[in-house]
Amino acid sequence: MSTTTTDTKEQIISVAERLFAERGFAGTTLRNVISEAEVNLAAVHYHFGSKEDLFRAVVARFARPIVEQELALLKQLQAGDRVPSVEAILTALFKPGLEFLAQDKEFLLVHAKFMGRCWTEPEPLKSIVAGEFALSMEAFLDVLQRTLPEQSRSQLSWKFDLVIAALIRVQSEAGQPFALLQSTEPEAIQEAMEQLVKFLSAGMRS
Amino acid sequence: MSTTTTDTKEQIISVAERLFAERGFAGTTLRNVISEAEVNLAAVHYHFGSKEDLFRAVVARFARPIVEQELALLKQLQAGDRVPSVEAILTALFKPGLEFLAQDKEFLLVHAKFMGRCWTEPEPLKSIVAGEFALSMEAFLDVLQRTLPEQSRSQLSWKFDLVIAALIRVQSEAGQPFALLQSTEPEAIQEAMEQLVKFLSAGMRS
DNA sequence: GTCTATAATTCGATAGAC
DNA sequence: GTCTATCGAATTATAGAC
Repeated sequence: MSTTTTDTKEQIISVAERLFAERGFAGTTLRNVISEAEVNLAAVHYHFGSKEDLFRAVVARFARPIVEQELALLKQLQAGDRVPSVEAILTALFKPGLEFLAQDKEFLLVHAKFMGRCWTEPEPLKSIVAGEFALSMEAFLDVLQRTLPEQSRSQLSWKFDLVIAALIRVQSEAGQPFALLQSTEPEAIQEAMEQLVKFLSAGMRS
Repeated sequence: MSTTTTDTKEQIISVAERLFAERGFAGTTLRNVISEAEVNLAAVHYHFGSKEDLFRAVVARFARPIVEQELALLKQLQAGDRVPSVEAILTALFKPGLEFLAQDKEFLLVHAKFMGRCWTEPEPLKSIVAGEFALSMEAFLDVLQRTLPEQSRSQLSWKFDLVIAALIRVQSEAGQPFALLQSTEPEAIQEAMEQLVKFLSAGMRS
């Protein structure tokens, strides 16, 4: 695989992620993508096959490092059969996503908005996204179950779903007036994460 | 205005609401709408002018009765300068939306999903929706401020935003496996509402 | 108000030269 | 791998008969 190829592929994925995030899958045309990515239309089909396969590639590049980090933090948290607190679990869930925001300020909100958009895409896109995150979601539910054994699995499930919805909302709204997350300074992110964890831990225990 | 006209207009709006809810604005074509509504393509432009204006009409028919009910319940809650509890305020916020689900079982989830979809539509659609609900949102924030005077306005704002996000998520996921809202029986809705209010009130106070 | 017919564009996808 | 050129289908929107 030549350097040029990689650049072209990555360039297409990056632009597609941003446009999918802003306008959704149906609202984004391949011509929008190639125009901003400054590549040829045929290159998209050559590298990815179809628009839907391009979406798959975007989701994969986006989700895998996050899931990996989440699972690592979770494993670390459970070391020695410890039963972590709700706060610790939620912090492990939020950290990879939110710290990603701090790392690259240029596209700071793109990943977040893409995630938020994915959450509401119709089938079959929704299943593509859910598939990438399924492993991580199950693992978090399992450890939550051990921390809150008095709650039923179904209760934990819908509560955890609302936790994810809240995280996504905070990420999507970042930077907007009155949003929780106003700046991408590490301190601001840390502060926002703590407040969000407090808000949701209280709900998880209710 | 003849009966036929009204029926055609209402029919178009109803189908459009459902399709916008399921596939989003960009993912829905006017041909999808007229096909299911069994009306002529030109009728859409005759009655609404454009696809975006059709979206405006859908939002207006959808939002206005809900906002009206919300404000009425809120006024009732504040009668005699009372300072209602967080639980009472959230219940007033959730009731109109959730009880709507029970009323018409045929389209029980359409309104809910439409609302959820609207929340993430790109501009200028987002602003159209926000405009319809702005009055109600401000009123709720004001009464929340009086109930929780020790919290800053900006804190209340992002927390309230997460409350809305949670309500929308619950509505959108209704009927799915592991969702909070599984049935449209009044008792099930009541029970779900109480649990959701508990979850979020705890967070509001945190 | 409703219809047919169609204009004017844009879409995803592909063939084939280089 | 990258390009031009183009296909066939689908899109919103309109004109004009009834």
